[in-house]
Amino acid sequence: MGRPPCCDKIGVKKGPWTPEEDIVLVSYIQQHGPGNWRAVPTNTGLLRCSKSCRLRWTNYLRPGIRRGNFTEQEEKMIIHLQALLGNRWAAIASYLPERTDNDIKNYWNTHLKKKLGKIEGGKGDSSESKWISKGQWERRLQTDIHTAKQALCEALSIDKPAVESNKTIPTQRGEEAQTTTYASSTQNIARLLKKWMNKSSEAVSSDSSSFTNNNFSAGLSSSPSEGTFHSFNSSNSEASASVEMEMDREVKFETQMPLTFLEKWLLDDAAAQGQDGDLLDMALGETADLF
DNA sequence: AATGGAATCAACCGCGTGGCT
DNA sequence: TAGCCACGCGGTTGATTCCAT
Repeated sequence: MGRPPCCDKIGVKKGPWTPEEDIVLVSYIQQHGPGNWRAVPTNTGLLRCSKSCRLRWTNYLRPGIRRGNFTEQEEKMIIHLQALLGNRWAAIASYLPERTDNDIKNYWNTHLKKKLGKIEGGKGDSSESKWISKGQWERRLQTDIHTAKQALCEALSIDKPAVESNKTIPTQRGEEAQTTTYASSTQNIARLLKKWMNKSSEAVSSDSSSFTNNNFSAGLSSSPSEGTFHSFNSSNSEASASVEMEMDREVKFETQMPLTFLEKWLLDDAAAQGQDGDLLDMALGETADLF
């Protein structure tokens, strides 16, 4: 018995995505938009299951994603939100629109857990255990309320746009808000390609490599899925040129989206340290305001 | 320079949920 | 109302990279 596989396992490719596959996927999504993932492998010729396509898009190719080091501010937010929400990474990611839940989860497991572990080791009474004792249902309730509030605000357009539901790029990110979402995807791919080209330049001989800056388009046309990424060709030079900009932007990132009350509160480190016990009360107080 | 362990992170897996018929 | 389907989520795995010896 058991649940049937999400897709036919035979002939489905697994493992890391290649730049060619990325391009095919992004090109398709540019034309059709995200969603209907079931149809993506069929329509693109990708030998991937629908789930894998969706994951690749949401965790890597989706525009507006920032990769690389987490800032101290982001770190603090994650720590506070994890204490408040538990391992509800998607909910936490909704507060950090440029980060994916997968990224946050990995960062938590690899960095923050240890970091906190050291701190907790020094202290007798951990704030985390205090939260656990408060009960997970409260956290869940709070998140659900937040989600509901977000949806309501979005529907009424009285607040900032919801960051989770439509993956809108924060407007202060200037050029990306103006260019289409696809432009941002090309930046992600360009970054990937740069990395990939650096790696492959040693391994692949010149005659077999079709992914150089000069003959990138030619390389594309050798793909089994040719014809699906013509749009990418037109923006390829822009994408390549944007690699440096992208890296530069990563360094410069410090500005945040307009802060809600909760976000302000979360970032107020001093307040959080001094008033741990009031967290839920405050949060639930906000809930009362909502209704 | 070689090697083995640790760290990192992309990707997979299985389950829960909500929408549709 | 029940069943099916597609999607989203959190936990886990495994390949790759980094680093110390």
